[in-house]
Amino acid sequence: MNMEIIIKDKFAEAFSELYSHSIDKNTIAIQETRKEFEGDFTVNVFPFVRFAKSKPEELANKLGEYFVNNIPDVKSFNVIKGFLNLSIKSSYWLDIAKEATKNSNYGFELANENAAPIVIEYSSPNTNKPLHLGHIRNNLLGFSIAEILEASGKNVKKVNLVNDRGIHICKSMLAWQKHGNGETPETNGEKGDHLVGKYYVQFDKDYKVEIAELIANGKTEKEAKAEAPIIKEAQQMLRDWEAKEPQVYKLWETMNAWVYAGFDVTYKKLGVDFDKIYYESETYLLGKDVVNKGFKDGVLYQKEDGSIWANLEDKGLDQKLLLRSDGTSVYMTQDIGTAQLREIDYSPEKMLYVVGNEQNYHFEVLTLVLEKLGFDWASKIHHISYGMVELPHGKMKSREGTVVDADDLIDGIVADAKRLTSESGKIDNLSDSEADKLYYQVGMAALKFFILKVDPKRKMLFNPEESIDFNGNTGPFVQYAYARIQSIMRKAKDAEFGSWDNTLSINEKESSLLRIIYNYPSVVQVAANNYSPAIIASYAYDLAKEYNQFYHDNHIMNESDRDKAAFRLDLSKLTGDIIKSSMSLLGIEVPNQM
RNA sequence: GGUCCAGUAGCUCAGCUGGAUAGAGCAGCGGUUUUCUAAACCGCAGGCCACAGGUUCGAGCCCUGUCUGGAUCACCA
Repeated sequence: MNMEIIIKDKFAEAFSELYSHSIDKNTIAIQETRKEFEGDFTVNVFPFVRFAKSKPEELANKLGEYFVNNIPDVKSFNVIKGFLNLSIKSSYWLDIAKEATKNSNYGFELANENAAPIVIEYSSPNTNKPLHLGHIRNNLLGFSIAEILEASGKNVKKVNLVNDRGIHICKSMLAWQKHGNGETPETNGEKGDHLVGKYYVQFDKDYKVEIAELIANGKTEKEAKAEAPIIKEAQQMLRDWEAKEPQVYKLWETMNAWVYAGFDVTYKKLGVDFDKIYYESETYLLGKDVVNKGFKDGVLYQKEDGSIWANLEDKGLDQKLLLRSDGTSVYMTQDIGTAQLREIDYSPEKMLYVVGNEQNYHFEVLTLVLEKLGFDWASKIHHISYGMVELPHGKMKSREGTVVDADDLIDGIVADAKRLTSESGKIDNLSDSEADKLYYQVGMAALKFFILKVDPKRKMLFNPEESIDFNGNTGPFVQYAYARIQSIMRKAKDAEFGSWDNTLSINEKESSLLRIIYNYPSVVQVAANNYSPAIIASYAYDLAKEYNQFYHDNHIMNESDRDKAAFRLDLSKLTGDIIKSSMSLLGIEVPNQM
């Protein structure tokens, strides 16, 4: 049984016995004892001195005695000010270690396939340009959150919402018609999403030229932007698309197919996947239907120009447009449709959206509008908001060329991994394909850990001038620790070194490792509840660090005491398993050798 | 202007429901290899936790105000 719960129970028991006062167990704070002090768990008695009406030290000593006498696994205690430090018997830790060795899925729960799923949307790209660093953060967060939820026993469905329609797509299409000379990914070997993105940039160039000309001829900037022939052409193209004009529609299908082929390559490199992909071109009409029905039911209202609005003033917000005066849909309308469809498809327990914090307001409004429309499932929606990735000179902007392209970044870091690994000369015994796999694993670990170790809620800074580190608090550090553990295990087995079931007494350092094992299930749980890959990432790092220290303090292979060495090997195996589990929650592969 | 988020070492970041002397990595300086793999380890240096009040046994964390930065408040997505 969980020691912290036992301590809390006994704490309350002791209090009523000694001071005839019943206390709320939730107010008892138990933490791991800090390394500088002796003990395993620390109970803070300060909050209770007023009930006991005695000095903190006195109270702590009385409770300490009570614990030693009434909890068999408590070995001893010491008191420093109001902190009661409890030392737990080795046998308790050993039992936990044994249990963990037996169960290879220690800390994980099996997903219940029959339960209402948690639908998690992430990635959500536009089909007019390639993925960039911002998408990488989104994809890695979304995927690892899904993994973490699944590890905590949830039935998780990963979905993607592709924004495949709208004026921005038409811009790429139009520019390709004008400048493309019929080039395709097949003819010029360019990745499809990059090719389409190139023409999106081209459109913007042409547009700016036309705007400048119109302004030179006396138009205001606003007029110029509205009247430039090329934007009018694009708008016409969008109308043709909505009317399913065959030529436009065919081109749209063709170019989108190029983009999807490109996205697939990038997703594969990132190691993320989806159970289902939604396309806005297939959901926006449903959104319009829902809004129109809301209008008929009198929940929404119409302005004189025919546009349809939701009034959220009673909720402290303003009025929100849902259908334009020309009857076309806006972003919010599409999201209403998509949410409705998701409810129909899955009847989920929750709908999670991994979307940047710049859309906090949007999701607040979305929920309120759905409530207003009378959908009781509106409360299922949770926006998992994450901070933007910023460059040293500010936010990334596609059209200004200040983006860090996802493919470039991945290829660059894998190349770095190759250079550093080759220099180390440790992999001379690997075949070329094995070596390539290793470069990829190490490079991606560096990238993924770099992204995931930062608190998702916070914005983060990325400096392209500084390459991503492979030393210190990084993915490769954790992988390296794991690889060394594997090496020990191999050599130990080859030498038939020790027996795996034999365990002896443990010292302080070993107990700190065991404590991590003890904490492992709760770490997964906490991370799942907080949706926080950062916790898992920092945890994997702490564990690897703890292992490195342990290794350097104990020269395992040369231990004269055979049984003691065997125990340590047990510990290594456990540590390795846990590192591997934490890394897999983050979608990071761990190689056996580095 | 309203709303929301943030401000911790030179840099990038941790810091759990308020607890013991605020921690890592990078960068800087100095060390460590007859032991499994130095992508490691150890040491030194580096802090008015933006600022000012408040709450209490106790505040980086909670409250109020100020300053700074960011996001958002579109018939853009």
